[in-house]
Amino acid sequence: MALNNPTTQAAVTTADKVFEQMLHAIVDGTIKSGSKISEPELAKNYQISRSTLREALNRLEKCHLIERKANVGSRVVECSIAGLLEIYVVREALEGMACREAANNMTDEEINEMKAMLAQHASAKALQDGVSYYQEEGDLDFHYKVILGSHNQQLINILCGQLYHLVRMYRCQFGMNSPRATKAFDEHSRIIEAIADRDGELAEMLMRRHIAASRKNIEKKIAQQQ
Amino acid sequence: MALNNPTTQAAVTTADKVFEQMLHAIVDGTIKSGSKISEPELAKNYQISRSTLREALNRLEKCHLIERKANVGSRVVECSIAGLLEIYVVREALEGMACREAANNMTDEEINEMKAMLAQHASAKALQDGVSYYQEEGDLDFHYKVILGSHNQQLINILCGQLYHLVRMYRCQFGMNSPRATKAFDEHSRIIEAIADRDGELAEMLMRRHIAASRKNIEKKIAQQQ
DNA sequence: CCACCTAATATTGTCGACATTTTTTCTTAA
DNA sequence: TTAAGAAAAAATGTCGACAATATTAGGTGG
Repeated sequence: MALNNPTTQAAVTTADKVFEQMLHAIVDGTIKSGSKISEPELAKNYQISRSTLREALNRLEKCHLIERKANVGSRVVECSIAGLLEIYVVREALEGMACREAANNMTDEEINEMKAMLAQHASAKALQDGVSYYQEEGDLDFHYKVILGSHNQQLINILCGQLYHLVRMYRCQFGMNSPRATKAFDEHSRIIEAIADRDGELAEMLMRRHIAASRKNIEKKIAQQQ
Repeated sequence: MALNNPTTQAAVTTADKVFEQMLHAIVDGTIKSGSKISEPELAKNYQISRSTLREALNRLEKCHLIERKANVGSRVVECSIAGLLEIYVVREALEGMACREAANNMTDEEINEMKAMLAQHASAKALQDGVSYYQEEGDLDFHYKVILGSHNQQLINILCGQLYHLVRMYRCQFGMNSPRATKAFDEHSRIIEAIADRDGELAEMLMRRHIAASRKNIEKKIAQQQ
């Protein structure tokens, strides 16, 4: 994983380290979604001053993982179906565009790397021992590479720097490792083909359908639960 | 203006006020783009402590108006043609989707408000005394209302909370009040029609073309200057 | 004269204390 | 008993000082 994500690169400062710890804790639910954040309490837990903690909180706020109100305090963002669907709408728009731009701007080398990655996923899938790997890390890797391939810093920042963590949080907390592994793999293949053909229009359409399919899958799942 | 923008609502805290002052200063170029930010100097200028200033800087960073490096400091974001075009790509994707969602989710009342606003712009345009008004405030108002009409908090946050300020900065510093007033007005009309018809697909397509046209207009302008 | 290393300076990161605001608790009156 | 208001407690916002890091200035050797 890791790659170029600015939020996962070497943490040099204390606030960075605490930010990463809290990031994990929020993503995996150790710090419950919707809960209030007590600055004095957390500062004591992490054995740092409140100033440093607040610095970390600011980074979390940048990722939209916590929300602050003046003179009142911070809360971990609430996980809701509506919120999850909102994110999918944004992803459909942004990753679709990223895919179009990737088709235009990726280097041949980057495209070859993607093909190699897909081949690796294919063998892992065939072996049947990497299903969960493919579903989680593999899927994220794929989307990550496409986004970086857009070579558009704004797109990269918004998707990898902000939304990425929210997506992971929802995956963890709602426990939805989409059971679309095989289908998703085929869709990934076709997207890479379109990129390799430098067909931006098709690439965008396929990516949008790919993400929309995920969203509809979730909607169906939710409907069944009720 | 103002509306629901979280960054323009009543500033209660000192850091908020300083944030807004710096926001304006950066947008209009008083604080030059690309320049380094000296914390001790600015803290003295605004007569506040460094802690408070840093709080304001964090807000500016959330809007992508400044960039921070650990142990080195902050810089105002650099204005470049490439950067401007990147923003247009993101806007095309996000505002296009916002427009689709607006067609689905806007209340009839909101639609009527938009129609009223457009009529007002039309009369101002007819009188020929509000051309600049239409180009600046009016255009922003239109896009603002569409975005809010999506009823998607993520879209609203990203577009109105972050990109909005960057867009204004580029408009100010590059001095491009697009000379597309008449054309833009017609495009706005058609977009509202599509929204009123609840035709999300068409609404998205029209908004994307509208923004792409702006982008191409800028590209043409740049090409002429060289 | 230039490159490299070292010392001095300035800047950023972190800390603990105080000021202000909000929340809670307790009292009092209807 | 409940509601409203006042006092107490706790939380957030702001401040100035110290520590750690980066930048600059100066000196030495090639």
